[in-house]
Amino acid sequence: MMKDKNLILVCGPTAIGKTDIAINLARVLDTEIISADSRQFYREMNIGTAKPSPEQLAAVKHHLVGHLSIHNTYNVSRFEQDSLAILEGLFKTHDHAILCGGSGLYIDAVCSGIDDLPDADEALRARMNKQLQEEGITSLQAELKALDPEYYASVDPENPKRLMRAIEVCRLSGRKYSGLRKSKNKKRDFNIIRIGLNTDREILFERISRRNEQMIAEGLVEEARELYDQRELNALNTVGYKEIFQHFDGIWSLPLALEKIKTNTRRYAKRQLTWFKKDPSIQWFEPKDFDKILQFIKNKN
RNA sequence: GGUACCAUAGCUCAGUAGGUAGAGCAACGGACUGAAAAUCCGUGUGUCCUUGGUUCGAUUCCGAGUGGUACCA
Repeated sequence: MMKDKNLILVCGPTAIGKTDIAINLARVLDTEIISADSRQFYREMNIGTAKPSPEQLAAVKHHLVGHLSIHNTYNVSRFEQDSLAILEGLFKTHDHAILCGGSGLYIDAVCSGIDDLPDADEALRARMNKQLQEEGITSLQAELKALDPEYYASVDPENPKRLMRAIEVCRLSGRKYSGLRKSKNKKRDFNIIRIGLNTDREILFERISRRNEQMIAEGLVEEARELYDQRELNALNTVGYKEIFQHFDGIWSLPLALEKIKTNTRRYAKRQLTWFKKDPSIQWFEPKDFDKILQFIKNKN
């Protein structure tokens, strides 16, 4: 057991200032950072994902930043395994580790674990996407209802991705999705201290606006142009890139695309907050209150 | 300066043959177990520009004012 080992989670909405807090904590606590950001994984995407700068990356060791290509397939389960492997190594020589990011599902996978389920199957998904397109969502609803009526009763029937994943699990496992979902928290052998960062909505939106403008100034359009040919890849179904692609397609002017990026980033931030607010074990702080955060962590030890 | 048109939600606008109003977007709230920066669900938040008049009753009709737009000077 490693009861003296502590994972410090730094989470919150996009543009709140997680990176700075995490780096300062890592310096003070003499440790390293694992990124829990599902788009900073990709080495081809830099400006649009607000990746830590080369200076920041040099100042503190970051894990799982730019470790993938947009052509790789990756998923939450692999993220869970990768993170736990890194933590195991880190805790041999450190008492603290930092998990920093805004991808709620990925964070939960590390902190609480996820069930043992089959991975995505591309051929099956291609079939289901075709089915959705040609026969409509009622076709998927009927299929899932037949395969797993229990799950169908609780799932959002209008959400094609939820429907397709459940069908996929049933087909690949030969069992019901509802039966495979244990929803049991896996016990971790380290403590987890959860820090949430947030501030007034108005200020957050202002930060988002400024950051998006900064991205354009730093060359987001050029970065997106390099990736335009790969725009069908899932990794590029990402705020900041998809709007610029619309601009390249002649649908939106650049100023309009920027406005759309801001709007979609605000909505993303809202979804993140909805996710994190649900977790009562998160202790919330203003991003300016670094000293309070540090004090809170020290009191926990 | 004159004439015409316009003024309704944060924005763009619809509407009420006179009975205090509704769409899209934004915003707000929520869901979420291998696509998650994804995907999906729910909610109208309003001195109907101001002011007189007609009327049982005016956001709606009439007059005046203010602001805006266009054209003419």
